[in-house]
Parts: sequence; structure tokens; C-alpha cells
Amino acid sequence: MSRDDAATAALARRLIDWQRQHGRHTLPWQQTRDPYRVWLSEIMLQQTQVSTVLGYYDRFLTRFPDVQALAAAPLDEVLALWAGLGYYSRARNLHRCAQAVVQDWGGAFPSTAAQLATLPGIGRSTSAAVAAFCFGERVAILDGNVKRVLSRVLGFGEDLAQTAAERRLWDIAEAQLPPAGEGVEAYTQGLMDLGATVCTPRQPSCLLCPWQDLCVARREGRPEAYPVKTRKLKRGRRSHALLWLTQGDAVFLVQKPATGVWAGLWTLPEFDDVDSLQAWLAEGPGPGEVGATFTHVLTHLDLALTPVRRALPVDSPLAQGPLLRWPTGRWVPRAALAEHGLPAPVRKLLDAGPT
DNA sequence: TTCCCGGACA
DNA sequence: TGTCCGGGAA
Repeated sequence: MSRDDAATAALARRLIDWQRQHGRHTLPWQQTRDPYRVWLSEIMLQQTQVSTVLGYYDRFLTRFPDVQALAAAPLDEVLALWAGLGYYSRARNLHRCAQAVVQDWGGAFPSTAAQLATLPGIGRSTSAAVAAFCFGERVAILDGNVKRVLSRVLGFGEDLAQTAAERRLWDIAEAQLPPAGEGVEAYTQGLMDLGATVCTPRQPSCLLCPWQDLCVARREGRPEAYPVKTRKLKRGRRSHALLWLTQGDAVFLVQKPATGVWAGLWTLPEFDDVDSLQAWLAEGPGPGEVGATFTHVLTHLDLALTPVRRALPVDSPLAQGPLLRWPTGRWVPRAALAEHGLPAPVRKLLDAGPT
């Protein structure tokens, strides 16, 4: 074993020891090697914080206790349980993946990272996490936490917006793995825990870090300078008026198309602007009440949304014919709202208002 | 309020 | 390479 190999092994060993003493061990998806449970948690944790996932994971598992139950469920029901988590293509791929596991793998997840990565919604990092946690495979993850931790400790200063730099960091992540048979599970969990609880994006707690004495970023006195990422995201801006039509206890909702923003979720009918919405109302029930505009931010888009509320009398004929303009539309009583997947801002809007 | 963060896929 | 969300920190 060369000196570098020895140093690498010592680094991994220290992280493993730290994870066992100071890492997280009681998250709901940690007391199991069941690939279904681990996979579900990893998909939910993509782009999403642990504290957010905690509110969804158990509920989802109660409704879909195994991959067969999930595969057999209607997509709408999966989306309804996913509503509020964001990135709804994850829920579609989750559903497709469950069906692939049942149809192509006899209902049991494949046991290698390479095979897992062929399934919908499972990329290189997620496949590695499942394979390491469930099957002990010696394979590297590289999610946002790990990019930060590794680039800091090793002083990796290349721009991760460049594909070549990212590829090199993947190679480094593989080279840092502990030797075979030496606890890849605790090592992988340790990287996640370190990134989530110690080596945070801002104000990292370096004094709690098992690698503090050899961390390049700390020695340089600027841990927050890593990882290096140039990003020039110019956000576009779009505005809509939302028709908030109620009748008694019910609200009129339409289902979004299968692609695009909030794919497959239920929302209020959209107009290009308040004027065109009011023009439509003027032909029927009369003007609505214009609410305050609020902004919803997506990765490349600022959505400015203005709700316009109008209540219809209980037996109004307008509740039927004119609404045929929206083929997917339906009246949803308050009690049935939970069965419909609503985007977070729409859910908040409806919860805040009357009816 | 505004800023910042984070994987997979077409 | 652009497209997908929501929450938490500043």
C-alpha cells in the first residue's frame, strides 16, 4: 500500500468512526436495508431537505407499503401524495420505476448500482446510494453535499459548471472510497451527514469536523469558497391571472398537462392577464374580486400570479356550460381537496381564503 | 423581501 | 444545456 493509499484509507476510516459516533442514525429510512424504502427516501431527498421529506415519507409508505402497491396505484394518487414536494417529474418517474421493478425484475429491485441506474428517475448518484446502503456495494455517490465536502477537504477549485471538472470530481470520489469490506455504508452516510450538519454551505462548523486538521479549504481560511460553480441564470418573468371560482363549498380546478410546470397537478384556471380574465367573467357571472399579486419562483422563471375571486350562486347554470372551455376542469368540494395534488402556492392560496 | 440551495432527463 | 419547485437563511 502506497503512502497515498494509506492516507486515503485513514481519511475514510476517520469519517466512518465519526459517522458511528456523531452521525445521524434515527432517520425513518435508516433502520432498514429494504431497497424500496431506501430508494423512496433517496428520490424524495433529491433537491429536497430532510426536514421537508420527513413530512411526506411515512405518509407515503403507509399508503404504498411496498413496490407492488405503488406500481398498482393510479398516477393521480401518487401525485396527490407528492403534492408540495416539488419537482413532480420525480413522482412520475417513481411510479414508472415501481412498474418497471414489478414487470422487469419480478418485484425485487436489482442489486447493483449499474442495474439500478437503468431504472427511471435513478441516476448515477441515487443508484450508488441505494447500492451502498442496501447491498454494501463499494461505489461512490456525488450529490450536492458530497461535492461541497470533497471539494473543501481536498481544495478542489475547478469550476463544477464544467463537465470535465465534474467528471474529475467523480473520479476523486471513487478514489476516496474506503477499502473493500470496510464500511462503505457508514462512509456514504458519513459524507451525507457531514455535508448536512457540519460542512454546511454557509458558516460551516469546522471545529466539529473529523477532517479539520487536514482540510485544505479550512487551512486557506475560506471554506465557503468551495465548491466553485459559475452560474449565470437569468430568470425570465411571466405573469398569469388565476380564476378562483367558487360555488358553495367547492372550487373549480383544472389539471395541468403532463409536461411543463406543475405537470399533472391541479390548479386554478389560468389567463394571460387580469383584463382577459375579467372579460371572460363579464360575459357570465360579472366581475371578480382582484387579489394581491404574489410571485412564485422557479429555477428559470419568476411567476407573478394574481388571483381573481368570484363566487357563483349555488344553482347557477354558469357552473356548467361555460366551463367546458376547460376540458379537464371539475368542481372540487373542500373535503376532496386532499385527493388532488395542488402546487404549494395554490394550496396556500386556497387555505388562506374563504371556501 | 431577496438569495441560495439542490439530480435527472430531454 | 435548459427545465423542473419549495423551503430556509440572510
